[in-house]
Amino acid sequence: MEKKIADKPEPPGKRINAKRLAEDLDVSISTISRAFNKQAVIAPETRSKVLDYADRLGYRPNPYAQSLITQKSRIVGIIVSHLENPFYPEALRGLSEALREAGWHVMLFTVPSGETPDDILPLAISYQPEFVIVMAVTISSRAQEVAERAGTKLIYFNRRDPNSSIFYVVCDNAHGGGMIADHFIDTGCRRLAYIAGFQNASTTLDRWRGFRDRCIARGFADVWREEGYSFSYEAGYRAAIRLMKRHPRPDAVFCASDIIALGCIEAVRTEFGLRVPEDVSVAGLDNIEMAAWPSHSLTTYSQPLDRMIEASVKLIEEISIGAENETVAWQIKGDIIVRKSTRPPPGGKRSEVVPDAPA
Amino acid sequence: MEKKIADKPEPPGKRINAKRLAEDLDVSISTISRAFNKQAVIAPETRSKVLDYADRLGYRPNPYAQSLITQKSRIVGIIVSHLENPFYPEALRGLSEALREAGWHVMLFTVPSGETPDDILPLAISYQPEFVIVMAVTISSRAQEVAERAGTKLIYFNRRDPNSSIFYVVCDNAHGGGMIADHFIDTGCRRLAYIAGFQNASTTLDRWRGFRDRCIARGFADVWREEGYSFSYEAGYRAAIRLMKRHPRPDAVFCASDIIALGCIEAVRTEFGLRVPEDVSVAGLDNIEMAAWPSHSLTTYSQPLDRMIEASVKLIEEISIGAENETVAWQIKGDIIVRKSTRPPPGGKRSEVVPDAPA
DNA sequence: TCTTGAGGTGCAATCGTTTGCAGCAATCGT
DNA sequence: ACGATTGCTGCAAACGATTGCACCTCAAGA
Repeated sequence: MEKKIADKPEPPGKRINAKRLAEDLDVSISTISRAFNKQAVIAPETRSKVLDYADRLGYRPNPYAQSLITQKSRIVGIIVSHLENPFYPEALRGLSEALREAGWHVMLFTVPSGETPDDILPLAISYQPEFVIVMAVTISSRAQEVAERAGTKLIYFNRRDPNSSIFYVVCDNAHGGGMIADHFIDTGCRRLAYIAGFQNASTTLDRWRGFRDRCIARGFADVWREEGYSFSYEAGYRAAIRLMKRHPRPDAVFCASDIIALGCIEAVRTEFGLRVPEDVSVAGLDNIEMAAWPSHSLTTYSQPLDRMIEASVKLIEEISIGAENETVAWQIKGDIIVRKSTRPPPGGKRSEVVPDAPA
Repeated sequence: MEKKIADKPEPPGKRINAKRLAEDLDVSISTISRAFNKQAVIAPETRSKVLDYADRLGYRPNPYAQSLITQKSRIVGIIVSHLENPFYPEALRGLSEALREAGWHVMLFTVPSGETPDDILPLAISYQPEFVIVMAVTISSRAQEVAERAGTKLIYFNRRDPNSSIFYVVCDNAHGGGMIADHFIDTGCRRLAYIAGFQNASTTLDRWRGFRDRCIARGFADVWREEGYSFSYEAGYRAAIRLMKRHPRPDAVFCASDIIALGCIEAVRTEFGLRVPEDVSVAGLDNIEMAAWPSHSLTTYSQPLDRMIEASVKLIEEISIGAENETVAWQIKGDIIVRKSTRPPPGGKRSEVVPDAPA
C-alpha cells in the first residue's frame, strides 16, 4: 500500500487539488507545489512522479490561490480602442500571442465610444493585473495615480506622452514622415500636404513633425496640413475633399494612417475624377494588410509590429523580474513600402511590383 | 475613541484589505464582506458607512480571494481566430463591451496560425473562466470533455456544430443565402455561383445550403460552387479567377463572406476587365463596415451583430444563475442590404443609394 | 413579566496554494 | 568515528475573502 501508481477511484464532486495529489502519492502538499515550481529544490524523480500523476488527473495549480498567496497575477490587461482601424486587431493578435507564449494571461478591455480610457482603467485594475498595456489612447495623470496605487504598471503601445514617465513602445513616426517626404520629393511632387488624425495623438504629431521638417529641410516650406480629426476611412474621405478644393491642388498627400489614406484615395478618385498616382500621390503609414491588396496598392511606411511586440513583452518581463530598467522607451524604425499609389521613383523601382498578387 | 470617521494614517507597505477596514470601523470582517454583497442582510447605515470608507481608501474586495472561496470567477474567456476578417474585431469589440456591462471580465485567447483551438482551450480553462465563447472555430469532442471536467461551459459564436450539444449563437445563414439567391434571380441573373469559405465551417455549409436550395426551388438547378478554402480576400481573389474561366461565365457570385466578396470583385475587375455589376453581380454576407465604403459598395446580408451579442450575454447570464435553459441555440435573422455590387432590382431601388457617402 | 421572533452582527472554518524554517538521512572530510 | 555539509521533504502560517451558525438586542405579543 505504500506506493500506488494506479489512479484512485474518482471521488465524485470532489475537485482535484494539491491535497488530493499529496494523499494519493504519499507526499506533502509542499512537494506538489514544488514540483510545479521550476526554481524549487526537489528530487527530479519526485518531480516527475508528481507531474505525471497530475497530468493523468488533469490537475493544474489553482491560479486564484496562487495569485492570492504570491500577490502576482500573471495577468496583463490590454486597453484598446479604435478596433475599426485594422492596425489594432493586428497588433492585438500579435500581442496576445506573444504574451501567452511568455506565460501571461491577457484580459481585454475595449473603450466604448461614449467613454474615455480613464473610465475603463479602474475596471481594468480591479482584477489586479501586473501590467496594463494601453493601445491607441492615453491616460490622464489622475488615472495614472490610481493605477500606481493599485500596483499596476502602465505601458503605452503606439502612443507616447512626453509629459508622463510611462514606458512606451512606438515606431519611429517622425522617421516615417521623413521617408515619405523624401519619396514624394524624389518622385517630382511639389505641392505637399498632410492629413492629420486625432489632433493631439502623439502619432498625429510625430508623423507631422517628421514629414514637415524634412519638407522644409529640402526647400518646401509651405506644406499644407488638413485636419482629419480621427483615424478612419471617413475622416480621410472628408479631409481629402476639403484638401482637393484648394488652389493650387496638392499633388502629394501623406496621410497619418493607412486607413485615412484609403479614404483619401477614394475621394480623390470618385469626387474629383482624378487619377492616383498620376494626378495625386497618396501615401499612408502603418502597412496594414489591406494596403497590399491590388485594389489599393498603397505606398506606406511599415510599423515594425513584430519588433514592437517583442519589445513590449521584453519590457514587461524585465520589469516583472525587477531588473532596473533604463530603457523606458522603445522607438523602432520601420521601412518605406513603395507601391502604386505614388508616382514611381526615377529608377522605376518599387518595393513590390505586383504586391501580393495571388498566385 | 469609539467611532472614528477620519482616515487612519497610512501604514506604509500594508495593503488595504477587509481586516484593515474592519479595525478602523470597529466592525467584523464579515460585515465588510456583507456591505459589498447585495443580497446579504446588513443594516443600511452600516453598509453605507462601510462603502463610504472603502471608497475613501480605494478599497475593493480582492477578486482572487473571492474566486477562491466562491469557486466563481466572473471571467469569460473568448477564443478567437481569424482576426484578419474584419467581422471578428467588430464582434469582439461588441462582446467585450456587453460582457463588461454585465459585470464579466473578458480574457482573450487568439489562435496562432500553426495551432488549433484545441491546443488553446486547456490554456483558456486554466484560469477557470465560467464560460468560454468560441468564435470562428469549433472544438473537438475530446477538448469539450476537458472543458466539462473543468466546469467551464462552452458557447459558440458564429459557428455551430450539429454533432455536439454546445449552445450556439449564429445568424440565420441559410436564410441569408436564400435572400441573396432571390435577389440575384429577381435582377435577371441566370448563371449563379457560390464561393465557399473553410470547407467544413458551419457558416460555409449553411450559407451554401440556403443559397442552393432557393436556386433549385426557383428552377436553377445547376448552381456552381467554387472552393475558397478560407474566409479571406486572397481566397476570394483566387477562387474568382478559377470561377471566371468557366464557360459560360457566371453572371452572379454569392460569396460566403464579405471579405471573400471584396477579393472576388477585385479579381473580376483587374484580372478579367469585367464590370461589376454590369457583367457580374457579386454579393457577400456579414455587412462589415468596409462593405459600405463607396469603393466597394457591396450588396450583402447583414449579420445582426447587436442581437447576436445580446443573445450571447443573455445565455451566459441565465446559465450562470442556474436557470434551466431550453434555448440552447439562437439563430437570428438578418437583412439583405442592396448596394451597387449587384444589378439594380427592377424597381430600381437599393437599400442605400449612396451608401455612407461622407457628408 | 416572560416568551417569541426578527434583524443585525461576530466567530471560525474554509478555499488551494506558497514558502521560511526545521528536521532528517546520507555523504563527506578529517 | 564523529561533526559538518548537502539534499530533500514536511510543518504550519500566511494570503483575503465568504458564509453557516450562534448569539445578542430589542420590540411585540401573551
